[in-house]
Amino acid sequence: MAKILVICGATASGKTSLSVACAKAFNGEIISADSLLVYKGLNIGTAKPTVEERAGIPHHMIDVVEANKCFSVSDYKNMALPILEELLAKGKTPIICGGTGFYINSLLYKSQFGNVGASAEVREKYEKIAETEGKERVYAILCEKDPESAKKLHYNDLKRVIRALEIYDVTGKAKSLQQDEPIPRFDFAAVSIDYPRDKLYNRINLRVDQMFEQGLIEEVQGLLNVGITEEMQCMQGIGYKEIAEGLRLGMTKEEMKEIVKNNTRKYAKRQQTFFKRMQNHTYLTPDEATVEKVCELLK
RNA sequence: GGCGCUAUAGCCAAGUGGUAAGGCCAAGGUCUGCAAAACCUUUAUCCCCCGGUUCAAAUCCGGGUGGCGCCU
Repeated sequence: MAKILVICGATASGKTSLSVACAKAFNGEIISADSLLVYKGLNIGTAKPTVEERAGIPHHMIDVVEANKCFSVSDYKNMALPILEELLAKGKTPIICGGTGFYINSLLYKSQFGNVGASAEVREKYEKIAETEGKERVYAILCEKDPESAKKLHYNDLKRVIRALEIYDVTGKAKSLQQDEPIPRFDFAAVSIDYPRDKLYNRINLRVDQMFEQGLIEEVQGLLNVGITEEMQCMQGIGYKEIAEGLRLGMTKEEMKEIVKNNTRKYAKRQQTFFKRMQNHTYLTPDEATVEKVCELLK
């Protein structure tokens, strides 16, 4: 029997309720794998499970960072992995539940991320070069230093090109030489709830409407009031960046709503693409999203 | 009724004689320290209709139709 259950999938597909039901049935605890649920103060727009929804089940990796802080996959892995291992040691079933595939993979696979953190100096240096001489120039530099990594990147993908350069400059070793093989470190079974695209989009539209009714605009305003700025990482979340900008530009509630809906739809699509490649993964129809069905898969 | 302007992909839109920019949306994809991020690919056999000029028209001319504006 698989020791770990992964519940992934697009936003608004019903992960939360399935995860709680499974936790109850399998003596489990939930480890959230969501890049925005980690932030304190971002509740409505992230559809953070409420106390009632959590139904007494411990939820880890939620509200673990202040809203004005940066947070990366590496931070996530460093915090979540020990929790996961401890649960296993206690004989509990860890249930990794969330929509950030990158975070899920950081737990499932051995990943050192080049063994280097972010270097503001290095990043600024290359960002400046990109501005003055163009992205192509930065890419050309990577081609010289780490041709293997360069081959896998597009010259426009500045963020990743700079990251590869950062690893090389700081460690003196090419990123391509430090990348771990994607071998799972745990025995796991993954599921996601698969809605037809149009149905999922309807659910998203509905959910965004609810978020606005619940006071999403007020939540964003509140964050801005306590000094959270538009540039901060947590404000890049969908529902937050649009409203912060909308407020600044004097947009109407309806206009903001439409933009949030659209961006959420596009996000869901990207998530679906990502999870298509998840290993040990089974699609459940909405009707199959039950404890019984998941139980079969864990065998 | 008269005059003027306009008509290009689902939407916005460039192009004013040489064989359809770009953006949005949509679809597909990538993904090892910002991942709700960043990035890539695809998407008009054809420019409202009819006729004319020309080697060649979305581009010029005439007519028709729709839209917008002004006038009576």
